[in-house]
Parts: sequence; C-alpha cells; structure tokens
Amino acid sequence: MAERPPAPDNRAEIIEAAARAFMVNGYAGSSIDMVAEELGCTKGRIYYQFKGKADLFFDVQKEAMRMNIALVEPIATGKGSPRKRLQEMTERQVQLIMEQLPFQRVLVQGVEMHLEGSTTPSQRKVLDFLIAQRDRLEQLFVQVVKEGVRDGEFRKVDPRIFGKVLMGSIVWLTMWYKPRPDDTPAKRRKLARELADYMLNGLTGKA
Amino acid sequence: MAERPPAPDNRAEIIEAAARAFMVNGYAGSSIDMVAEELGCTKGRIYYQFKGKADLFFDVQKEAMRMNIALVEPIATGKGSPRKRLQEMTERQVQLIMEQLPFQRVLVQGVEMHLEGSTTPSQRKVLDFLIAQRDRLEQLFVQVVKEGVRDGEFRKVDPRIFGKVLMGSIVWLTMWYKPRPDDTPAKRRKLARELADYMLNGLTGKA
DNA sequence: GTCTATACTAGGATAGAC
DNA sequence: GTCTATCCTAGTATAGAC
Repeated sequence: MAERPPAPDNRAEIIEAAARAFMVNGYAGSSIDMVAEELGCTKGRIYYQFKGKADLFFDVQKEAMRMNIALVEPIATGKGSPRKRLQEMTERQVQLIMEQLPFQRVLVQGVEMHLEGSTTPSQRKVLDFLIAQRDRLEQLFVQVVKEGVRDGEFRKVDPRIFGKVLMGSIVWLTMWYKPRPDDTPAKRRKLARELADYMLNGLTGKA
Repeated sequence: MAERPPAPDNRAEIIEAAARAFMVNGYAGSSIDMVAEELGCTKGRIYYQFKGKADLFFDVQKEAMRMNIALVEPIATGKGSPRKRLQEMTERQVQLIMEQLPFQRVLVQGVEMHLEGSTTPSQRKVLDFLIAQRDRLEQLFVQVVKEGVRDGEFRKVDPRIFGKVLMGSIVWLTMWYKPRPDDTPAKRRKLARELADYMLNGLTGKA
C-alpha cells in the first residue's frame, strides 16, 4: 500500500520541458503547444498545472536562480582567502551553466525581457523576487571582490563595476557554449578553470 | 532649385524608431503599431518602406554592426602595440555602446534570437550576413590578442577563449548601462577607460 | 507617400468530455 | 488529470482612399 509513485513531480517535468523550449525559441517564440509537444502531451496538462505561459516562464527562472544561489552562496560566505573563494565561485558557476544550459539560458532571457507591462499584480511580485535574487547573486561576487581589495589581495578596482564585468563574462557563456558529444565532466572542469582564470586575471595578471 | 530636402532619410528615421521600440519591448514584444507610435505616424508609412517586421529588425542590426566594425577595424589593423590597440578598441567599443544604446541592445537581442525557422530565403541571407559580421568583429579582437600573446606582451591565454570572455563583458554593458541625466561625454570616457582596464587586466594585472 | 479601413492567422486561454 | 474542441484577442499584413 501507499505505492503512489513518489509524486512524479509533474510540475518539475513540465518546467524542464519549458526550459528546453524557451531556450531554443525564446519566450515569445515558444507557444504552449510547443512546450506540450516537447513533453509529448497536449496543453490541457500544462494549463491544469500553470495559470499561463508567463507563470511557466517565471518558474523556470526561479528554479535556475535557486540552483545558482545554492551553489555560490556557501562558497562566498565560507572559508578561504577572497581570491580562493572568488576563483571557486566563478569556476563552479561556470560549470553549472554548462551542465544546466536550458535553465541558465532562460534565466538570461528573463533579464532582458520586458514583461513589466503585461504582468498581473501577482506576477509582478514574482518578477520583483527574481530581480532581487539576481541582485543578491551579483552581490555575493561583489562582496568577495570588496574583501579582496580591502585586504590588498586584489588591486584597487571598483567592486561594483568589476562585478558587472565579471557577470558579463559569466552570463555570455550561455550564448556561446555548445555541449559537444565528446564533452566529459573532466573537460568541462578544465574549461571552467581556464575561464575563471581569464575572468579574474585578464591578460596581464597571474593565475 | 533642387531644394528637395536632403533626402530626409525616411528609412533611417524609421530604423531609429524601431531600435528604440525593440530596445524597450524586445522583438516579439514590439508591434509595428508601437514603432509607428514611437514615430508619430501609422503603420502605412512603415509598410511602404519595409516588407515587414523582420526586415526592419534586421536593418537595425545591420546598422549597429556597421557602426561597430567601422569603429574597431581601423584600430585593430592600425599602428601600435597589441596592448595599446586592444585597450583602444575595447574602450572605444564600450563608449559606442553607451552612446548608441538602442542599436547596440537590439544587436544583442539578435544574437539570441532564433528567427531561423521563420525566415524567407532572402531574409536568411541577411541573417547569414549578420552572423558573419558578428564573427568578423570578434575576430578583430581575437587577432590582436593572438599578436600580443605571440609577442609576449600578454601571458599565454587561448585567444579564442579569451575573446569570448572579453566579448561577454562588453556585450553585457548593453544590459546594465543606464544613461543618466548628468551623463557627460567626459564621464562616459572615464567609465569606458575603467571598464577596458578591468576587462583586459582583471583583478591582479596592471593597467 | 501616408492614412484608414479590413482580412487573416497564430496562439493564449477556457469549457467540458473522458 | 489529461484531452479535444472552441473562443477570442492581438498583431501582421494588405487594399484602396487621399
């Protein structure tokens, strides 16, 4: 008894399909029908679980953001020199993007999406939440940069501005990284290390 | 005689309005009516000059890309050490983005837009052209990095990968830079210098 | 050339069957 | 809970007046 399949996370399955669909065609370019097809069902199922397309889109972003913060925050507030921590945060974030491309790509779409006009008050709340989380994630990086500058481990940069430069390099990865068939975890790890090095040390610094 | 107002560049005016509209609402989120309203006319005028929305979108991108290459190419292929040239290219490109935000923002939208499916053969040609130009611009940066590494002026980075990191920082500027009322050319120049410094020298290098 | 109709369609959303 | 059938709006595009 009580054999109910462990709550197959019906919603989660839909969210994943949506992430894939939005990644390929963008928000406006994807129809609910496309998401349904990606899933092998009809929109009835989706509309039973979600109020509409925007809600689905937001849920993809919320999940992506949850992953990011869960990954980065412990490192940012953990032990080690600012330099060590920042390196680790960047490297892991980069790796996560490679591993969860659909979610991460949709998250970026959300940044430049302008749903402000066409949102209900309740959606507006979710949007505000996402913006706050976005800022929070960025601040985790900025904070560690600030510490490193204070300790003299980094040169005197403006942490807020440097944070923008760093986020840009990271986010842009979602646009150019294409998973390869011969793409092993080890290769990804190596690339992540290289990227983090370039992002933090530029052309003239030392790894 | 021959007082015909100097070809008021009817199309150019429309393209500028379209750039502003697309910047605010994105491609799919903007209607031709919105562009017309931005211009203070009706869509009749737009459809007389352009075949449709996609063509308009492409023309905004073509113009943006033209500006970029016209700015960066002479510096890339000009005189000076790789380091000096790369600094100059980056700084000027960043400044251009601040000065031409609508065009530059739309250009980025185009990168992640997936119009492949819904394009006529003739539009497909334009899209291919844009992709080629995008690659060409990036290669201008990559080439100079390569020279600098070869000359030992830079440390041994993979120029192709470093190019991605650099482009990301530059492109991301379109997402966070907000022109201020008290924004003078001098202030923009200063910010551009700072950004270029961070992008090329990171946290541990030397300006 | 630009405007004012209007045709046409894609796609978001809902109702009701199962 | 998922499917099928349908409604309905938004927005592209065109035709014809001016």
